[in-house]
Amino acid sequence: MGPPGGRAADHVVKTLEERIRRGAFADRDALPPERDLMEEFGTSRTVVREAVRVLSSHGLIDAKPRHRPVVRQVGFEAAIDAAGAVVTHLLHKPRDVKNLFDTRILVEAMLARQAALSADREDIFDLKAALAANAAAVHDSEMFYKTDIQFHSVLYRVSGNEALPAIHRAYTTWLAPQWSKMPRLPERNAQNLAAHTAILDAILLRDPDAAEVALRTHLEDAWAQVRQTFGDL
Amino acid sequence: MGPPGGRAADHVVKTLEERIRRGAFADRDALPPERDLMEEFGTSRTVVREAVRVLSSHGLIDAKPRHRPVVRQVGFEAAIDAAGAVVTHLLHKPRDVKNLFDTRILVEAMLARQAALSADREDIFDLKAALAANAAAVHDSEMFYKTDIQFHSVLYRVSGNEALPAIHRAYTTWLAPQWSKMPRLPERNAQNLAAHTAILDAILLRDPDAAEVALRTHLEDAWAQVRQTFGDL
DNA sequence: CGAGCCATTCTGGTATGACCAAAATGACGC
DNA sequence: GCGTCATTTTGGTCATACCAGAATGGCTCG
Repeated sequence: MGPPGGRAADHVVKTLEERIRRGAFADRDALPPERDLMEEFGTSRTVVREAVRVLSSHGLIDAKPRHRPVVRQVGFEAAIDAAGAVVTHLLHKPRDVKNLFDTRILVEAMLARQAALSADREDIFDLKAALAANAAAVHDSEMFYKTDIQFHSVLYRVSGNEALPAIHRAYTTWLAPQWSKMPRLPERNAQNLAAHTAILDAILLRDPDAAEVALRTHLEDAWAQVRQTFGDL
Repeated sequence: MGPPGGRAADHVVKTLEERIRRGAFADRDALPPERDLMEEFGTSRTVVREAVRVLSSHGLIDAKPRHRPVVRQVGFEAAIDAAGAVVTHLLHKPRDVKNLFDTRILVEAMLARQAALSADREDIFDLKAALAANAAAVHDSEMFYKTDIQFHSVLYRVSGNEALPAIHRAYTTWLAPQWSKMPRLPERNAQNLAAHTAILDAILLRDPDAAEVALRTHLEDAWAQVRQTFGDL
């Protein structure tokens, strides 16, 4: 439309994005069929198709191979997923894995500080519960792995910032390739449990410096493990 | 190829991504023409075209409208750009803008701490230089805006983590819509200059707590300004 | 009457072939 | 040697056709 006579598929993308954001579609249901859309926008299927692809990589819809694209409410999750597609291709360079992990340390170190300063009763309760779950799973490495992540996720939750849990998920997802290839040894579990305990203790003591140190020690130790497993990095 | 007979365009995407990552293409030059690619992969142009679109949204190539797609070495920059496409559509909700900004505060607060603890001569020099640039621009709001960003960018650099500058760029880019609409008053410049000075002073004193407080005060004040400008949020 | 099965329809995935307009290219002339 | 213009390339869009997997609705059987 219009005088500038610009691009083409972009218009469709823009319109649909707008529509999705406004919640014009049922939260988890399907986008109209491509044929309908091409009629509505007065373009060829080629264009509609391209638009759908774009929406998909923008994380606004879930486009599984042979299925109708499913709309997906925008949120940090979607953003993280979109970024994930790129980050994946970037973690082949060990140096970048390290850099990414370092940002995680930075973030969690601050989260630990903040938790020490402002964790309320409920937060403390959650942390204790997570720690207990850790303890219960020391002999089940698979389960320990999960509860381990769980413990950290509490830290990402205490701030109340909705972006942080998504960021945590990003870290675990993106760094998983390295971690999952690592042997799960019971000794490691015990060690991690001790580290978590130290972190929680520092938080209980309302000592941000100690909490930060404990957190950093924990993650740097974890990194050392990875490094040891993979040699390089 | 092969027995499973899977998707289609994905194969092209994967191959090209691999090729790009290996640096098979000149760092800033063009991808082969679609026609060549379709021949090479033995598929229709439709598929090639889709692959190109995907590569583009993955940030591995720069696909300006009527031009040959230009390969772009993968890096955090590319990841940030990819995420940007989504984040943009997400900053319509004021609540999310705040959440994003809060993560920035979190990150920079820790960077300030780290700078206080470990900034070396060169870092200090850069900070002082950036501050001087600030001071020289107090009466030129446009220029001050730039030097303001510059000052913060030094903080993101001191860690030596290559991901952080990209993250900084992400923050400034994504939050720019809010900031750029804000009136640029000379009083604000002076105020920000003072805040920067306080941050640097704390760093020079090697006092992480003071640096963090100064940084937080500065950013929270900036947020208050935005909030005042836009009412809601 | 309800549950499971099957044929029909719908819908996304791919392939062709054609045409346009903007870019890139190269020949040409100043 | 350099600016200009015609030619070729190349991306953007369209129309059409066909396939195979999903979804759907009806039919049959228990």
